[in-house]
Amino acid sequence: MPKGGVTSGDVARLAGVSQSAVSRSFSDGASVSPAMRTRVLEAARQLGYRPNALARAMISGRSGLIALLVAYLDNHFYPQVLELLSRALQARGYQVLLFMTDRGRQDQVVQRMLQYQVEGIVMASATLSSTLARECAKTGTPVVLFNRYVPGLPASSVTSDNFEGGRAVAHLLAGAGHQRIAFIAGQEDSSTSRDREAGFTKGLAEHGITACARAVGSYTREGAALAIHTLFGGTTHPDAVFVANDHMAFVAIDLLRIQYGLRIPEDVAVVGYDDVPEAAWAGYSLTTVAQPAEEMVQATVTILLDQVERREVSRSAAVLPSRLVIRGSTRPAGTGSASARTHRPPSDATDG
Amino acid sequence: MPKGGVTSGDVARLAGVSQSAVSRSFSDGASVSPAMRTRVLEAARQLGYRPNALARAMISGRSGLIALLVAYLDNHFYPQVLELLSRALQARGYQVLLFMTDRGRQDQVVQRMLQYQVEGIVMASATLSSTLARECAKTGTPVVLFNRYVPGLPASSVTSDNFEGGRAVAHLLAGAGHQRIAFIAGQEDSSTSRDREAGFTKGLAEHGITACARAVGSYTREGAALAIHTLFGGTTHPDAVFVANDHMAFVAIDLLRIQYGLRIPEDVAVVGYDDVPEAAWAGYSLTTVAQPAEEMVQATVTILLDQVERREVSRSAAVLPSRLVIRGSTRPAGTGSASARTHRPPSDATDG
DNA sequence: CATTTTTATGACAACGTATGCAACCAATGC
DNA sequence: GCATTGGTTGCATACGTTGTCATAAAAATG
Repeated sequence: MPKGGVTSGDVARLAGVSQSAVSRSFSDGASVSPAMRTRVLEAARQLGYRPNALARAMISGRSGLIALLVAYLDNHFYPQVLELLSRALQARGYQVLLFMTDRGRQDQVVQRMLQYQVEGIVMASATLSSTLARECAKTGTPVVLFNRYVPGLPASSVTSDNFEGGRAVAHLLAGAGHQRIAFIAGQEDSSTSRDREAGFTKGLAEHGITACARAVGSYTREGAALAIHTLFGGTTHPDAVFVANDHMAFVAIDLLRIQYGLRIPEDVAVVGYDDVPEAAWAGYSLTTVAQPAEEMVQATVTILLDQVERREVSRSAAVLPSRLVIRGSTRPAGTGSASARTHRPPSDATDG
Repeated sequence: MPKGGVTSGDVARLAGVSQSAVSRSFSDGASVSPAMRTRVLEAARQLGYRPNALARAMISGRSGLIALLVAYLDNHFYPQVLELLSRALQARGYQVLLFMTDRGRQDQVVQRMLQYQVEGIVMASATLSSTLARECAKTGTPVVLFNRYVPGLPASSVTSDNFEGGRAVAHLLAGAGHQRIAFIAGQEDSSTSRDREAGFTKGLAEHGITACARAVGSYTREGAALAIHTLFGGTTHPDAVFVANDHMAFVAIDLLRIQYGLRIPEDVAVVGYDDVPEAAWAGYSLTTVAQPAEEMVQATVTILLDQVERREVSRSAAVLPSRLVIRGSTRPAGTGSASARTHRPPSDATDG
């Protein structure tokens, strides 16, 4: 038993052929006779030979590694994406090198990725700094920003239509007769939150109204709780809230129900964004805008691997349609009776 | 601008030193004078040199890669573990190579992992086949089974004390006066489900009772729904259910509330297992057994890297204490009034 | 000051594979 | 029958790094 690695040389010796022949027998399109190949494969089987992917990568310049950079997995949208993306890349013969980043320490992480000669990078995390993006481009490593968009960068991006999604929410809420509609933003510097808000504002404007209030939740549970207290702590409160993602919307619903004694959707309508699995759970039944995770992943893989295989980085932006999913946290359209609802203290929750 | 890669040779040429000197300047404990090092580092900075981790891995025999095998990420316990584990390994200088496996197709996946010369493997997925485990051991690659245990395998394992956890649930439910206590199992072949059930049965026996019914949910939402219908479809239903994990417990609560009109915990107590973040959400407030995710990850890293760095595979099993977390889905102890509760049709839900 | 010890550096081999090139063989065409 | 072709095979080299070894220089010791 060799101390660690059976090499192609060992197989060659056993099969009585050259090392080149072994290499060729394991690469797909190579010029090998069927007789040779079976002979080599048999010898390889006997020895338990496994080609060394690292050596292969070094000589061929193709590591088969794709780096995936994620900031956090609390928001269940990302695990979902992670799973889909990983499966899709595996199916196409690539492996996922996973990196978790803390906000800020991205430089080191990107350096590490490049050291491992990754062939492509998917960033599902906070925005890539422009110097970093340029550095990747310089090494010829294509980058796809997933679910985020940064204008002047040498990187592709895949998003859903956050603007239209926000607009659809505005139409839904305004159409149901809500008068006092608030917005809870995500991270202020994220394109998702900005676009959702812009579309939302535009949609409200099309109904001749504006949002009555706005708070920032930063896509965290703590931030969302704070935002809710800001919006509902006073004497007058909104009768509908559009929350920039589901993750925060769940916090909103919990707080509104428990701490403010409000019913959903009778007293307050709540709309989220993402359509994570929990949104469909009966405990929340959250109206939300679905991001087409499968399609977004598919687009990511297509765009990224096209660049990888053509060995040229380019800049493309895919925007996939989003879809409003109406559930129980909003009233059906036309149920407009929310006109004179003001100045009701949190504890009082009597009307329907 | 070189076509792709700046090599240590390029740096050496610019700095007017040997290539060895460059290598040494980048490895930590090497014998280099400060003057040499700064000179090399400056040249490297100018050229944008980044050591090639693959070449380094090949010659040193240390890839710095740890394979992580996961079957699914629906159950939020796993994303949580994934994040913790990834951060912990990154902090110690290792990178995570992620693999998603479909039940059954594990052979190919393990082959791919070994091809990439991973130094260690963490399996948070369905049980590793014994031939596969033996193959890993043969190549000298240590394996840690996370949250699962298989007796005769040459692999380490890290679990929480599922038996004690199940036993604690039994005491809680029996102590609260429940008479008709049911169990919903996970995957029958998983050690977690088996151990939880065994402890649960033992705990009930200590109170002189046995579970009134049992169904299998296989750790899936669909399975859980089916199990609930099996247990509650008849004329007599349990007054408490221990569900083998939180993921299924949420389905149970939703169905019991909506479809069976039962109140939780007044009509039925529900207990889960894992203490995923959602269990603390107000919409569910699920009593559950917490698995110490941080400690389990810490143990995994310690056990695995010890073997990696000592270059010898061994067999150790860490069992970490679990902790009962009592929330709103169970009645406080001593509230025993569940004696004569039988034969109530699902629609009727009047008592308190 | 001579000698030993320590430190720093460069030359060179090695890791395990892919690939261009030349050699070879069989088969085909005239 | 001979030249030409197309397909197989082996040889030698390259990928970018680390580690071993010998040597030169510097420092420490008597």
